[in-house]
Amino acid sequence: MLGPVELPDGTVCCPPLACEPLSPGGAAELAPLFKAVADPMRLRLLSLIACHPGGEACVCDLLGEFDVTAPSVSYHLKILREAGLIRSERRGTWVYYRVNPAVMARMSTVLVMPSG
Amino acid sequence: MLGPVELPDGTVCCPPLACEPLSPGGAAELAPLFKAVADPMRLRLLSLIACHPGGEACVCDLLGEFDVTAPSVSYHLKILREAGLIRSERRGTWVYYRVNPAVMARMSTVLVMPSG
DNA sequence: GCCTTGCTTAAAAATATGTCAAATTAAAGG
DNA sequence: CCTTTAATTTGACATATTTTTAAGCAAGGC
Repeated sequence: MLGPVELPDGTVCCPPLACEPLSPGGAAELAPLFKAVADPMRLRLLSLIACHPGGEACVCDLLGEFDVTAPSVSYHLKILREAGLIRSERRGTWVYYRVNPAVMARMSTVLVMPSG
Repeated sequence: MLGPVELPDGTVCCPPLACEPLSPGGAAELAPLFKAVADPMRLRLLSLIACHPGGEACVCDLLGEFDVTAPSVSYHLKILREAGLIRSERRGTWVYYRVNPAVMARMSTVLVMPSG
């Protein structure tokens, strides 16, 4: 089974899909990551957090960007968090979110077409 | 709105999520691509096709890899095809599938963290 | 302690997805 | 024309996702 590969810098990565056939186990591990970004709102949340000054944003920064209720934003943040794409940290009254670059890198790498 | 960027080589690409906030329109365009790969079976299909000799595989090559019925495989291939990730071509009795590398590249690029 | 603000959780309804069996199309061979 | 093999489409059903409203929890100020 195509397990994750631990690199010297501590990040975890996988060979591109096109390099060797992805095992059922590898696919089961990878799919939830892509599922997490398979939604317009979650893609924007990820982008808004990553682009925010300091690389972090509190929920209050994000709420105004969407035409949905706060619980809905909270729900999507939870999906991203449970997939490992973002991490939350409470500071005082506010909860700040930050992107986990290692997981992003892993997803990006998997999709690379080596010949392209 | 953050439209796709046409490169000199004819491929289409988008700046990484972390470079500028993704617009609602850009997110609506991108999400279906990630939705297409947000499933273990479709990830494996993509991988099996890309890794197959000649860069293509017929459905009959793929069926044996899964414990589901043919219509189920056909359904997932259709999802991938309609998202633009793969292309089909009938040759005689068989239908061959091939990965569209430009779309893979686009998805991969979007997830890159520029600083990482 | 009580109130306000910021955010999450719970419950319920609407919508979307994925699977199978059965029917259908497409091409090739006798 | 009929049969066989390859693949897709259709329809029905079960399961997941996503949304909202309402309720709950955490931290800070009075």
